[in-house]
Amino acid sequence: MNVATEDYLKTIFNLTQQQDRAGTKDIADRLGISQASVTGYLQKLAGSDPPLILYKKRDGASLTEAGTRWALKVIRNHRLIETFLYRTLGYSWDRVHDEACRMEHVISEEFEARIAELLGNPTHDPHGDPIPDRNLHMPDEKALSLAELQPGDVAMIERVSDSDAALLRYLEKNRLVPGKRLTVKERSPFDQNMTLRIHGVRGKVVLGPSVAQQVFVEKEVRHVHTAA
Amino acid sequence: MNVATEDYLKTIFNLTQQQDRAGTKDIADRLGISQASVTGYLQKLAGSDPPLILYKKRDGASLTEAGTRWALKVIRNHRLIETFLYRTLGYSWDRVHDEACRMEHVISEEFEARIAELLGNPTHDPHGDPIPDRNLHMPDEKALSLAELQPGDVAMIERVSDSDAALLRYLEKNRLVPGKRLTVKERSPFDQNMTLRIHGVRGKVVLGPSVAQQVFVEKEVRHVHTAA
DNA sequence: AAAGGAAATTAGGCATCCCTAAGTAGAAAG
DNA sequence: CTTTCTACTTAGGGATGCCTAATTTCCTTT
Repeated sequence: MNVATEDYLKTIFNLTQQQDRAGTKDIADRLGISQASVTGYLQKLAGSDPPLILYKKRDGASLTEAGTRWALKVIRNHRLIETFLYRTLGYSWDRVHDEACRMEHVISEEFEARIAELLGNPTHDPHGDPIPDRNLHMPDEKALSLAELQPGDVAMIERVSDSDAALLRYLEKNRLVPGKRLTVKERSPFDQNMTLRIHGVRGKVVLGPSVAQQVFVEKEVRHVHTAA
Repeated sequence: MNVATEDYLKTIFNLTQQQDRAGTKDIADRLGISQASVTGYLQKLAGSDPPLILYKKRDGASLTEAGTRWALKVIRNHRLIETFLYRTLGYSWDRVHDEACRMEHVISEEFEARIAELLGNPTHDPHGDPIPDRNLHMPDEKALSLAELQPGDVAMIERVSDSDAALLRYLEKNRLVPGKRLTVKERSPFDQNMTLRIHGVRGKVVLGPSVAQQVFVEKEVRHVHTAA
């Protein structure tokens, strides 16, 4: 019921998916506020009853049970809303994020339940992010970035980073959307540019590392003969 | 983009539908806050650029052009959302108001436009309140309360007050919903209780004045011979 | 070991929007 | 005309959530 708290919890959850603890600076950067503000708020979250985060001075924050549950609730809301906007209201996939960021804090459990049912309890949002289920269970997502693949690798796009609208438009134009299979053709040792073939699409795509890092894939097991 | 401001504007709009100006106390009562807080906020709204209200000390507030436009935008959002929750998501009519009160402040113009289209540009919400159109035009609603009818009068229910969920459940159970026609059979001179026949429904309904005041009707023209 | 730099914290402050308590203005009633 | 009541306003204050500036901690580098 509190926008600021929910934004902090969501951010800490996301950060601790990859690192152990979420640092003050990282949180400040993601929320677009000052480090000092974050320090103050972390102290508050750690001191609430029940505590929502574990916080040790100069050692960042991590979520408690209660904090995790709350974060997952917000993330479920967010991703259900995104799916709903995309599928039911016909939003383009680059416009769902901002709307969901505002709506996620105000919808009731009834709203959540009704859109989940309307959508047939979807498991992934339009960017491929997994949606926690009713009991807030969410499958582990191994985050293998496209940027980590080598020439010859074949992979399927699983999800893409959802918060940069311009990036999403670019990815869509190049057919880099969840579900597509691709083969890595080349990788420049200088600028790390990758040349890809997307299966079922003519032509090739060259991606800089900053883009490739935002696309996450599942690598396919290589067969004896490397793909041509 | 500001919940407090939008709530004030909405409240002043509603109050000035019936009276000339909205008094501090009336606003405070509707918003559930103190009169002192209202005074302070009215001064702020009157001093903003452009001014959203006209405010003279001890003489209440009324909306300016800009204030009216903003209020109508929020009211359009509210009523579209109510209609959407009711029709598309299957909400019961007593649960749509609270959800709409929160969502109305956060949805974008795109959301508004898309649900309006999905619903076929509805002109009335589930309680019968008119929805301002895209250009924020709203038909005048003459507010003839059921409580003002006399025995023998025939009328059609146009709309009902939407903010009291328990009242809405009661009305629905008694089939007192927009579109129904009814005849006033009796009116007790002591307690002002009204006895009604609702057309197409067997039996009679007795309503106290506090309920009858919340139901608004369009009276049908009486014919030569007064109804029995 | 000392210096430099990045990250984090504390101190002090501001805007927003609410509160209670106390005082004022104006209308209705005696 | 004066009292009284109600609506309204002013004064002063509190919680929230952000800010900048200054300081501290700790890690790396030399």
